[in-house]
Amino acid sequence: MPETARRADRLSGSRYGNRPTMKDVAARAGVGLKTVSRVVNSEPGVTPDTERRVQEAIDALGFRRNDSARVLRKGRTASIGLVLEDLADPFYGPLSRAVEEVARAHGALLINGSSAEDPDREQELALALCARRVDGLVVIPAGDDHRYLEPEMKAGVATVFVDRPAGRIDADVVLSDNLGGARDGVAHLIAHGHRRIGFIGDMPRIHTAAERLRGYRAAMQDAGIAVEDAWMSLGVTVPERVRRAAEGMLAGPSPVTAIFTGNNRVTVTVVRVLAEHRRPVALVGFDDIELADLLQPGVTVVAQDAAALGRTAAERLFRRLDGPSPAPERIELPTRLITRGSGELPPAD
Amino acid sequence: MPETARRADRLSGSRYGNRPTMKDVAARAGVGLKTVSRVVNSEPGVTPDTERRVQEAIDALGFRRNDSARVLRKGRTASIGLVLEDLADPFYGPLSRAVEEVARAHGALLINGSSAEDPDREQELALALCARRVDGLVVIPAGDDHRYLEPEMKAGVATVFVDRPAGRIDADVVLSDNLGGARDGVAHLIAHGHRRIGFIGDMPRIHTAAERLRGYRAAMQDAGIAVEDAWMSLGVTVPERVRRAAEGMLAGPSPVTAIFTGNNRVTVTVVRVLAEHRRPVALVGFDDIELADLLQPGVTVVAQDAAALGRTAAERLFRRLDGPSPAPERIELPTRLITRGSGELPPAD
DNA sequence: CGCGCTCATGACAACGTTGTCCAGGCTCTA
DNA sequence: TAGAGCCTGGACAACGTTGTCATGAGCGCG
Repeated sequence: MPETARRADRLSGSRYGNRPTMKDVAARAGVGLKTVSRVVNSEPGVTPDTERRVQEAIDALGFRRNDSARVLRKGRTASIGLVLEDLADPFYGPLSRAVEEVARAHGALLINGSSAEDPDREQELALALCARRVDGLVVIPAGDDHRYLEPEMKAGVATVFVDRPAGRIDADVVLSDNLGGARDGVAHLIAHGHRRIGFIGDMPRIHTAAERLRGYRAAMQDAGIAVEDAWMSLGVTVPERVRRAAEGMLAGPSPVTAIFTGNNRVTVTVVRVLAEHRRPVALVGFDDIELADLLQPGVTVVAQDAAALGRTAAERLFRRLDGPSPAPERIELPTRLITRGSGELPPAD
Repeated sequence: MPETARRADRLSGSRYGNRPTMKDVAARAGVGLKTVSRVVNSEPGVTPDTERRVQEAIDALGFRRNDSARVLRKGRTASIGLVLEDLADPFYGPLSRAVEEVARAHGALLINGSSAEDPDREQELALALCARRVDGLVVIPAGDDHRYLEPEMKAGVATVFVDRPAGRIDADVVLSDNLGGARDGVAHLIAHGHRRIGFIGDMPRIHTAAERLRGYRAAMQDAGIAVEDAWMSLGVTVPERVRRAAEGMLAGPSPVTAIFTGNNRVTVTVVRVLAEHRRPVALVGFDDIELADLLQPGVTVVAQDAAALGRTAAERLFRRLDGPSPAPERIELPTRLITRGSGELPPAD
């Protein structure tokens, strides 16, 4: 079956009423193909009369330019990809929105996908986006080896990593000051008289978790406190296990009087545990959580600015797209300690 | 300047090292163009030896198929668009994620954008997505007139509206039972002895807000209670104005003893106001909010299942894409009353 | 009045892929 | 051993757009 027959077939057999093309518009308006293109793109060199005729044909046929053909011809897709961990996580919503706003300001659309913290899925997604020829990529890494992106970056895909650094590859990175923030948070507890302070965080293979753990250790060391193994619980995020970890630290011969939690999900579970606990226990959490101010006591947190992370990364990406390529850079954003009560409770021995 | 010269120009002048194409791979492997295409797409009819040679050339050149050319040829883009109100809103995160999961299961990518509750921006976004030739569109409407999508839908863009119905157009819609949910929530307050019940909600031009208001009125009418104007505050979402509205209802000669709030953002502000109020006031909110169970008292809510809304809509969309087009349908998902304390407080006259 | 200049317009190739069809070489069978 | 049939591989067109260049009409000016 020759192409022309096939096309007719598709016309009738498919539920897609084939969309009109510039060629159809041109035929209807009695002008050349290129003239239609000129009108559609508001290029100069078309008389008002011709323009009107073309516009009428466009309206009559319901023509809309096929951007995917345009992209093929022009080389740029005016879209960027965002690979994050989980869109449903309240931390990534604002980040994603910030990236979107910057993209919009540059006339680009945003394609995004969740890796679900799975390195394979991250890679699959990132490469799928590259195959779509996104102009750039913002990646919140799940894995720790990004050499698979090297050919893409070399081929011109601007890439910026956010929240966690890229693995085994030289690239732009925008991070929060995880170490400093955690150190400040723990030091805050120490300043309020605590010495037996627990830490519950995610797997140390995740960069942010490792840095926050380092911050905890640094603060303890600065205060000359020897950390006991029983005070630390790593690689724990599932609510049930967080609960057991917290309860473990609060029981035993020398229970902790304060807990530092390594991320928002851990924090909310620990808040639940502490609400049931008879003795008051101090708490500082990494990441802000909604309504933290309304709890009794309010939850003191080390807050990151998720929107600023996203904005900074996206702006960096477009700078790279619009101008000459600067050397990869590591940008670190400060965190902010927000005191609300839970972190200022004195130790209750 | 002829095309060939221009291309060479782009090669040297641009920071994009032009990516290798199938043609390049074919040349290097010493085979025909189509044979490369066959290997890339795992089509039959290639001897193992030829396949190996082609694969080597692909690896050596770092070739990746250009999906945007593929799309142009095949007609389908394997991507769907999602137009929502604000990605940063905790209600839309899970919804968006659910749509993404369904898309992923169908091998499609998700492009999304926020309308910021601006009808013009919604239209601009939706049409931009159509120009990209997304296969389908999930829209959370900001405006109330969607006739602009009629040509697109006729041309084959599967479209499903979520959370709010389409305006002046016949299309699939997936909604929560806003009226019923609000009626149940208000009836719950009435069952606990309240009669002077306030309502604070968004502008009635937003469908969900209007339905919830109707639910409030219906419950009051069922109980034979005449609603006073002073008990209702419409079109109010900015925290400052919500605060004033709540304070207004709680003051005066016959203050309300309970408040029903029309969405999550209103609820959190009212919770703040009530926390400062001397008399206990009952509260039921539409939409669940995180940590609602940990507040004192816990916040009773009428919860929608955001993920189910997204999943249902996306599944409907792909059913439309994969099979014959069924007639537009209106799907309504139930809401769930979650009692946590604030809605069970007795009236304090 | 004719020369050249400007300007609107259109023909054509190219972007990188996939569908169709044909050619040639091979095997298998009569 | 010749003819039929199968299988591999390649040439070519087409998807819908945009960049380049050619063309010819209209016009001003000498």
